[in-house]
Amino acid sequence: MGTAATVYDVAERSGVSIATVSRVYRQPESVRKQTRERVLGVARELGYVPSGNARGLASRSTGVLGLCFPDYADPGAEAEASEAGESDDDAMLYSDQIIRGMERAARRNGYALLIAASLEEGPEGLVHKVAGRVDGFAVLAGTVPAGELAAIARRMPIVVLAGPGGERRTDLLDHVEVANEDGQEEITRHLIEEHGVRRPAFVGAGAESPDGEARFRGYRRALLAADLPAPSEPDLRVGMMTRAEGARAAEILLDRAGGAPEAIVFANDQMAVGALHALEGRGVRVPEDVAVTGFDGIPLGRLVRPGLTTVRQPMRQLGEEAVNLLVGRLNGGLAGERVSKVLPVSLVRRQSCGCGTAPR
Amino acid sequence: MGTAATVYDVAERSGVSIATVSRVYRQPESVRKQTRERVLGVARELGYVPSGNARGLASRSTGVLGLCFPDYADPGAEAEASEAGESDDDAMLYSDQIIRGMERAARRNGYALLIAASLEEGPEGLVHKVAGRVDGFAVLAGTVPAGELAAIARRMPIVVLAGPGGERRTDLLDHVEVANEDGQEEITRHLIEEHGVRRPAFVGAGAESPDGEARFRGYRRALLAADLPAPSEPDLRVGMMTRAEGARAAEILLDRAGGAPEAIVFANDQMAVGALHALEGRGVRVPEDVAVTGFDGIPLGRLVRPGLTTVRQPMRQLGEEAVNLLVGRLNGGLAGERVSKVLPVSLVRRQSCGCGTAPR
DNA sequence: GTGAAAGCGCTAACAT
DNA sequence: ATGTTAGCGCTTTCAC
Repeated sequence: MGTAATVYDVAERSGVSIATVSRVYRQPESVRKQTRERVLGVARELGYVPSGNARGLASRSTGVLGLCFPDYADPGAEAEASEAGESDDDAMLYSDQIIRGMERAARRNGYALLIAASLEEGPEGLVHKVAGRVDGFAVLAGTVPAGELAAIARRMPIVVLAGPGGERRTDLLDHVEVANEDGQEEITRHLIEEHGVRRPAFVGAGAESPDGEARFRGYRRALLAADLPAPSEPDLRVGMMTRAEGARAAEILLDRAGGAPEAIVFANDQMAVGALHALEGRGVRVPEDVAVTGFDGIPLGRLVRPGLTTVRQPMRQLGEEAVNLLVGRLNGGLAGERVSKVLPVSLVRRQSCGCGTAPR
Repeated sequence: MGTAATVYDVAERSGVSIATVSRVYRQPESVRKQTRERVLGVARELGYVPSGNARGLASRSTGVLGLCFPDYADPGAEAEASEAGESDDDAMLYSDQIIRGMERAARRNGYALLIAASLEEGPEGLVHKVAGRVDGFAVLAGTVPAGELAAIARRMPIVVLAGPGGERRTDLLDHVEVANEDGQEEITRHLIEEHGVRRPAFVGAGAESPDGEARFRGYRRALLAADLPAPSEPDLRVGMMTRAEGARAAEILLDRAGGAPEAIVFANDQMAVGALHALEGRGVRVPEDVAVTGFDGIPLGRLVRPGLTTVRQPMRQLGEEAVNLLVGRLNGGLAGERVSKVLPVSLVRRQSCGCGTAPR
């Protein structure tokens, strides 16, 4: 690569000072038209591109918003890729949707978007790489230790996505999540009220997953409201929430002592889809013998047979809200009060719950 | 936001020089463990985050790769959103796939990814914003005037995606594209040889679309090879390549003087899907009355009935190759010779061409 | 309207 | 192993 042309080069060649060159870009109006055009001409000729770094250093702002997500933002993505073959390309991952939402919103606000997935590094890791180059950023919950975030949050706005709800309000972090609890309650109630389910089972995530726990709470709330026995723990917990785990979970529940449940409520779609396969393999009919529901609203849920009844999360909007929050802070608004936003989810009724079939 | 802590603050509080603070981050090994930990402690305590800008300025590199794409990277995306309702969320756009591919590859190479869609700005526009903040970047063909790119390419590696093939080799730009011509030839040959089509029609893009033209060349080549009459122009050209346009095109071809074609070969999937709807609306059976093919391999093509026979483009891989090229250049390799890479595409046989149905 | 000069926060020789 | 010293390329008062 040739050596970079700088303000100095441009200034010299066009017979003005570097200050004027700078002005041509920052406040074109403040430079006489004739001078401006001369400078611009030379700039083009030299292939001059203002250094974003120098600019940022001098003006203390970058015009960039960031997004950090875990190396593994999508439960079962890898597993899916290997199982499903060609469908790998089709699957829209969470991170993709969030990225898209953020990119659009950032663009509207004149920002670019810097994305980075974790990948262990030096002393302080991923966040610093991002934090050092943006005006503010969003983090998928769990990507970064809360302590680190809190420290950085003193310098720039940060919004946590999809993380712990009203709980650990220890910090200055803004927060956007979807209504996990409400959504799970609604879908469970649907099972109970519309399909007469009275002995469902819940397959959840590890207790360390905030989303998983919130969903279980919603599930439980629905049972309680219907005067059904509500266990204090999920019937089953799995580690990865993959299709494979979902299939395994279905097998286990089918074979368990108390008899098979009337419905299996999964904490995400991946598992539910895995279960659908496993159930079909064993000749168990869905929804006639057992109803199945998921959570997330992945595209695959529409392709499987029977179609998966689930709760759709507005991931795109999540990204957009994150940007709105960041931009708001950057513009000086919202100074102070920590914001925590919950986006509504929606029930998607397909066939796996019993809809479109004779009532049980 | 509180005021930023700098190397100076950290250095002072931990009783070392700024050089040592810097070393703690750049080459941890070169600092005595005890010192290092003290510095790190103070850093954390102060909420210190190295300024990426200052870093970049001093070291002339950012650790970031960029991607520029047009505000409108996806043919028919907007149209699709309004027509299809809920499917908006599901559709995996080109840009999404490229982004995903680039992000993964970038991550593997220790880079973060900066993405920005065009949006008119100051004197020099989008590219400069990106170019000033990255070590190299990819551009979707047509996003940026070739002249600007050429100028910037003197400073940093640039790779053009999906653009003009071997043609305008005026510059230092590397280049990655998919085998448009080969793919279109193959699918056309398939129609001719497997399904006995002898009077197909081609619906292409405007002549300014390099992809569209390449596809038409492939189509033509297949006709020529089969000793069929090969027109020098597409039977129809449309502006936007949307579903609506595809539907309209189908109507026109059906009604045209010479009689309906045996097959309609569309230059992209969006149009083909639109045509499928229109045809069904008119009671024309696909593939019995007329075969239909697309190009791209969008997920929707698998959902429609009949399933759309098409050519799949490896967009993900396109992003990955772009990063590989960039990283290669940055590591000093490839110095000089302009690289132009063509990725193979693959034929996806579904039902719209006549496969899985009685031969015509 | 334009120039001069002082940083912005860090890295990278070069000393010690 | 650690400190000193120059810049890196730009923005930004403050003069002229």
